Amino acid sequence: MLDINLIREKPDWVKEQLGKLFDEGAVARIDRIVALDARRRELLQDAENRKGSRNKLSKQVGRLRGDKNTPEGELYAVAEAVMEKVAARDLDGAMTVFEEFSKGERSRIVSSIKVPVVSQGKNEKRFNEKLNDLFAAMKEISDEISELDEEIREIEEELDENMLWLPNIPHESVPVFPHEEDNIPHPEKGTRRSFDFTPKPHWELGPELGIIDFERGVKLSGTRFYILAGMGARLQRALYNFLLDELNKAGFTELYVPLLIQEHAMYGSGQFPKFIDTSYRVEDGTFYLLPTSEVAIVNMYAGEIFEQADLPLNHTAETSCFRQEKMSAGRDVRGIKRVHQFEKVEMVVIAEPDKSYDALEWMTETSEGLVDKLGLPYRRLEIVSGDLGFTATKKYDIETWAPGCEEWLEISSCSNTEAFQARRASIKFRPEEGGKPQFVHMLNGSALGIPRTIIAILENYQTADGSVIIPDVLRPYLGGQQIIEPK
RNA sequence: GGAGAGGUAGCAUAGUCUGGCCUAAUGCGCGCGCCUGGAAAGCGCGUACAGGGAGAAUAUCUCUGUCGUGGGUUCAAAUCCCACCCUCUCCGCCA
Repeated sequence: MLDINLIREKPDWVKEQLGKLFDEGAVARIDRIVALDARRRELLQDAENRKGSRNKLSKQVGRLRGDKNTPEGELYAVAEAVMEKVAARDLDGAMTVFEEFSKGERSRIVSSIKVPVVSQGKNEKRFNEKLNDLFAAMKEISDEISELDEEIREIEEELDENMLWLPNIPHESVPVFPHEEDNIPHPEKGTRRSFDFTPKPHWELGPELGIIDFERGVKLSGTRFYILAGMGARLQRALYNFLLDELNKAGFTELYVPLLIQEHAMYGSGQFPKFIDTSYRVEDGTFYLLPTSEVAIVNMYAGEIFEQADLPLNHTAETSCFRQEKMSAGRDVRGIKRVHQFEKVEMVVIAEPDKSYDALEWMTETSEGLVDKLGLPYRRLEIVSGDLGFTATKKYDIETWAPGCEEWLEISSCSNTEAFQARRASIKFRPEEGGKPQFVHMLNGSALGIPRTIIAILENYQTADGSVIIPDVLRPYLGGQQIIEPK
């Protein structure tokens, strides 16, 4: 979520920034938001002033009934004088009557009323009636405030809705271009192998090696599901153990998190409302299947305030991830590049605002280091404004070359969201030099998407006879095994 | 699944029966100051979050809301009523 104060103060600047996303719908929301915000504050002032007066007055009015020290004649006079002001909705005037009365200006108030104070017995009845009138009038005032509150609630609902649909603003360093194709590749690293035979795509290699079973996966669960068998399953396990061990060494604390999460968490990290169609909801309606462990890690700290010394906080988790892939229907239907359920090792960094861009570089380099250790050719892609996605201010993708399907595969994606998620989930830190708590910056990156890493390993390490050499770094995780051979 | 006890600002507790002097107290912790050669102790002051308003102000003043969450009753709710969530103890069942 963006800062409403920023939108209020610099709406044109915000529009200009959102314009870089080539998202006209987002830009169009700003004027509506500014109008709703102004209206909200106007009504809020009115309601709060009225509440303040009502609260003060209510105490004084209530005490009239229990007052045993003041003669009833005088109580009646006060009630009468207050009632007159309340009927005219002059609440401050009514308070003034009480203040003057307590200051001792009783005789003036008593003498100012229309009905003269009479003998004791009649006063009691008149007083109680007057008091009931006063209570009734107070109730009317409360009801009027409730109506105002309701109006405010409706405005806030629309305001929130608009705010929740606004994407993040790109960082000034992000190149402004509209499309995915405009993303800027950095120089390729690692060595692309030259093959003296035609390298096969993984959807051929996998079944031939007996390690990916597409047919039975589909039999179980339908299209875009698969089964890893034997060395396939073991390779996956080796891979994420390797990745987690490396990240532990790099200073990430490992987490095991729930795969079923509630709706508010999906809002907190920015998946909802925009991507509600791409997630799976379980039938009882209260849970969603985790689309990425980023959602769990970001939201586990919702509502919390860190000490500055606690930061940065580096977390990693390996989880299954579940995605409907409705938006990509028909794309990448072969193989395991785009599937409904996959494993991913994720990194999340919670950083102080002035350190978050250094953290982004570090996180991205960490990710590249992992690809490098696996001996895969890769490149960094600088993501342009139009392809940033909903939550990121700046993003790098890491791609690895897959010689079998002859394409660059997005194997990792590292983003800074600045305070966008922190604001949604309310995650702050207390600055050491004092001052109010402020929002942290939150970053996330994959390290790495497992199926695509498996694709890259199979396709890059294949040999002419259809075997696949196991990368050096994974061998310790596979009992020293060096090669996967066809059945 | 059954029974009971709970959820109050960083922590621990009071307040709830009996609605209004709660503008939520007290202790601990933490911060600042005094004191000291320095420290401890002692003393003083300050210490939740959010949203508004005044203001040049990230100074200060001020208002509203929040006592697990949401409703309700009432002129008025931490306090009474209803629903839900969570925690703890015991019992039952179970991988």
